Amino acid sequence: MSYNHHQIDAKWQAYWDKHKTFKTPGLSDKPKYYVLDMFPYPSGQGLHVGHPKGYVGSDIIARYKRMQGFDVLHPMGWDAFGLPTERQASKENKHPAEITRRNTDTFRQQLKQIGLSYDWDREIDTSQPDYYKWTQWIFLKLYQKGLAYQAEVPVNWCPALGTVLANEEVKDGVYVETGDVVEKRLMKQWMLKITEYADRLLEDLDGLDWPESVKEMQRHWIGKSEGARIRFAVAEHDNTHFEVFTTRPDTLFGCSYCVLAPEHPLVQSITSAEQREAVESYVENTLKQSERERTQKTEKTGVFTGAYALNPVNGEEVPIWIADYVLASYGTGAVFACPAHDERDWEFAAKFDLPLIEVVEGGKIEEAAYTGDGKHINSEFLNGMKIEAAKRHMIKWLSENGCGEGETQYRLRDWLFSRQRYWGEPFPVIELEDGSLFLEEEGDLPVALPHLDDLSPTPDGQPPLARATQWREVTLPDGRKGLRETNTMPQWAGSCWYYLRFLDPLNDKFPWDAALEQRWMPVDLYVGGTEHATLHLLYARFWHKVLFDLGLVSSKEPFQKLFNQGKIQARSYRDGRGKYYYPHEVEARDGEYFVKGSDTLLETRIEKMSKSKHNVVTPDETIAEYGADSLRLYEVFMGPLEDDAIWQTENMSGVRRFLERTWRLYFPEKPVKGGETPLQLERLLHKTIQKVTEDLEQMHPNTAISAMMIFVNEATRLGYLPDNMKKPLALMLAPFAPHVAEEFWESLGQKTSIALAPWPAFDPEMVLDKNIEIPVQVNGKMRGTIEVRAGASENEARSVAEDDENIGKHLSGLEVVKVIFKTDRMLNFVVRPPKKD
RNA sequence: GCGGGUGUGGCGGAAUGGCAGACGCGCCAGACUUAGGAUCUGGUGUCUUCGGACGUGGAGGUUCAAGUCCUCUCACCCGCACCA
Repeated sequence: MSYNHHQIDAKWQAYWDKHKTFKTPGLSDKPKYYVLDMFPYPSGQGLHVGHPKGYVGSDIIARYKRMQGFDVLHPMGWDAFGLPTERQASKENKHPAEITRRNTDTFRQQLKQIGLSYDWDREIDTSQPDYYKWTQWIFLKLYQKGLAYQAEVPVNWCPALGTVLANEEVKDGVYVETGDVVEKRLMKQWMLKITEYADRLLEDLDGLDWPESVKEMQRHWIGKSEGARIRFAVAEHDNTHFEVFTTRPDTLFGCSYCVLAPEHPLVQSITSAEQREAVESYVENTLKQSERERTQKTEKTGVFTGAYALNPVNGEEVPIWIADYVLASYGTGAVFACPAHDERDWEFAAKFDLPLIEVVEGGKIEEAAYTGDGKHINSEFLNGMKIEAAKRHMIKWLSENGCGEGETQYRLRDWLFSRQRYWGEPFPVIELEDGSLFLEEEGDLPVALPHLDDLSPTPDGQPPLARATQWREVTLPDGRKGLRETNTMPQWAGSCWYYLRFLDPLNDKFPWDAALEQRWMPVDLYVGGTEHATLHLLYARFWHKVLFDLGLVSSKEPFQKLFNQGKIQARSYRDGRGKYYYPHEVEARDGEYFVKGSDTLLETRIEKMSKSKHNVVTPDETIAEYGADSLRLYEVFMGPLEDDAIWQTENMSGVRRFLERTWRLYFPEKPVKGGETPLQLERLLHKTIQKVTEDLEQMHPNTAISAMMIFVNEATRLGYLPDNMKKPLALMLAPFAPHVAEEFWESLGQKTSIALAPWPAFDPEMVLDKNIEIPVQVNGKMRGTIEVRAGASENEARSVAEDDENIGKHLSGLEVVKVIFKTDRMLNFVVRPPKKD
């Protein structure tokens, strides 16, 4: 009987389905483990082999934990609302729901053939009314808590997409996902007050078992900075003043000018007649530049307004400039400049020949701004103090004199929460004729998306939902009339709480049951890509904290441990004209790549898999050729789970051979005698169990597989696998290659799934060898190895070493100065030529 | 520029401060067979006077001992980027 993966894969996948092997257990006293994958957006492209890397990694852990006796929750679902589906629907003239169903069917089928141990009865789809009903419900909670509001705000309008984007989705003036240009526009939008939670989002990061890089990214994104707000009066303009924010109030005596952002509201009124032309042209020029151009230039520019500000601390008059290095959107849109101790101000002052006033000792301010610590000088009541003390004194002075106060600023802004799209959650909001807002009653949810044939914006620029006039026009029971909100929620909304719905996906009375929430939360292991480091993970933490404050969840944080799997990339080939070639059209010669049978030289790159680059490998094709277990093994054997890796299908033959070798140990081609159980192999088995167990605890599947390969190679060399080792090996293999493991298990007469069998234990006695080979060094150089009994003393080891021919040679005629000995580890002689008397 | 990370054979990668290169791919040789991309066995960092010498991006340092710790430096990757 040879290994036929088609048959084996199908047999056990059907078995797991039929027996509901991975059904989540109900409430019990056993320890629980919630392993969650970041659920996918079901795109029309289907999965490529890069997607399952994290899924396989988390599935190995889920299966391992089950075997260890944990109750495991391991669900999967679809983040199904979103723009690409809406666009595909328009293109095909179909409804987005139909496209979504088609895509989720593909994804589900693709995932099932990998043998992932999801509880498919908990599958959720964020675009289904019975799901988004509760997304709307949470929105009501946010609104009732005063965390959702409408505002006329400058938004990131993306003409190509016909919608607005959150700040986080825009970088360098383009949409990070597609590269489409984004422009600023003033629009009335829904906002969520995430800033109210900034401090808690920052502080609670400390207790999380997350990669430090992700925590660092979130800290930076929140961008807390402490300092002071200071009021400057404008000279010769009665009752006119502006405020600046600074983190260095201690340098106020060093202020030699002030700068307003070109967009600052005061610019118009304070500009002098002589400077008006220059100022207006500078402002106009600035506004014309895209955000991208503005952030990419390095040279400082600016214009004097002709007005002067009064430094509150000493009454000095300083010129007020405008410059685009001051951003309207951060702080107060104005700064006081202390060029001696701030690099940007120093550059600006150097360019426009503005004075430097040194107020902190220690630098050479003629050469560069000095930002280090030192004693204050030229600062009256601050003289002699170091920075920290001086800051405190200045803030005290400012508040006592009514011209400022301590303040904390955040980079984080409120979350722009509306989109002008069809395929998203409708807001449960009606605007009444008198202009007031009416929020739907909880019992009336969901506000279902109306059916629309045309998903484009209206001719007058309103969102698609404005086309659903019947749906939109509402008369309340009391006779009041109004119009429904036509914006929809952004895609992030559904993913902000899906991990909670998995606890209780069919509940139609509550979003989740309180007892189940207490049983399963928080998520013990959350696996996904780094691309969600600041968006999804920050938004979800924010919602979770709100739910916590409402008493709806019992943990402060949703995801206790986060693991980022590495990306899988693939080689792409293209010719001088930019045409891409498939790998099968390419051949390598002398380290270069050519179109097969021609001299057309190809440029090769490692890139993200994409259809247009002709470098996509699908799980379907690799499973067809090698089987699901080989795919699973290769996904995690390539290297550390957290590292990026390059996909090379040819290399799958290694793990496939391993499975076949293992298969022959259970189903030998020729009858073997067997019977004997060599002690060496017995010891190796226990060492292997130990190694695999430890590696799983540390999420190192690659080295665990390596250990099992060593064991299987050893048994193959012996010629058979002793009967008493057949169960432990199958059990160890089960999380990694579950289909063959089930087959082995069944062949051993077992009637129930190996997935629920107990994880094998190793005998601590058996992993310790009786005799140990230890390295011997002379002056730190390897000179051989000796075999000693375990736990041998220094003297024993030393005498064995000195008797060794080769080692003895390196010691002869030399004086041993020192011997370093670590029991069972190593022996080192430190020697030198003998002293001549 | 700032923050984080990574540099090890032909390739992917292993190594609690203690035998560098486990395991896998590829390659070489052999066995069985003989047209098979099957299986098994052995070999595979470089140089070598066969004693050994050198070797983890580069240069120093700490240590009996460094891929691992420290300092400097180079290259690449990721994130942020005038945040006052």
